[in-house]
Amino acid sequence: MSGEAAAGGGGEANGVQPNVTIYINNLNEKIKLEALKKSLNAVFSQFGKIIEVLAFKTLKHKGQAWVVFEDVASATEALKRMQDFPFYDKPMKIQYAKTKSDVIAKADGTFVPREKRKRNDEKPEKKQKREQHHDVNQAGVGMHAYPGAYGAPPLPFGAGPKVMMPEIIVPNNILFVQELPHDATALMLQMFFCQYPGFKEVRMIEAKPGIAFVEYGDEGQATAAMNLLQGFKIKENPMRITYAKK
DNA sequence: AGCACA
Repeated sequence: MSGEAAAGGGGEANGVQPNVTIYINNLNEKIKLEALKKSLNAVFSQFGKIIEVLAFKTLKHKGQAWVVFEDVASATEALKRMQDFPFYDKPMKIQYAKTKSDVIAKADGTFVPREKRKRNDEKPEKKQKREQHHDVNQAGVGMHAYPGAYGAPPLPFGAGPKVMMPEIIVPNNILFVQELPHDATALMLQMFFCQYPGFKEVRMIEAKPGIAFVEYGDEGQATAAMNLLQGFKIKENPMRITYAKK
């Protein structure tokens, strides 16, 4: 057999070496920097410890960000799994960063202040003709990037010895959030959920700590937010998000 | 499109 593994989009296909830092572009430029960085954190922290997220608003750097992981394995996983992931309605394009992040160089002892930094003598290898393979979708874009994202929520077991009819939860504009810290407030949750388009409100129930309902304008918006925040840790454990029952 | 370190 041909031993060629499909060298997926980004990374080595572009002649860029694996790096603890990933470079992301095609980001939605309308999103405020702070929200953008927070969302990137939310979405990428599942792959490992994040040291830093950088993004800038200058013309030259709009729509781009760098996420610095603690190790290359996390970066690689993130690159592969989140390639083309619809983030604020645009598929993220992810590559390894071309150079070492300052925060890493500083830890390394190899940091050289910017103006004194001299270019590497090693000229990069001549660029190979780039063939455009289109094998995206290692993770199934926007669909099942998160295992369990669409998992059935626990059944309400008040139901007696009836026939076991698994509740079918139909996608809709209201999310059901579970496993929140018991002292989480609606305001706190709002900080996360309001970052995504179509956000309307967070509702919590006094008598039932640890859960919340979050409403969006439509199902697509709710789905986007769910995918982006699925498993995000507000304090300790990852929250679980499903659609609310109608 | 665009690889920086405010």
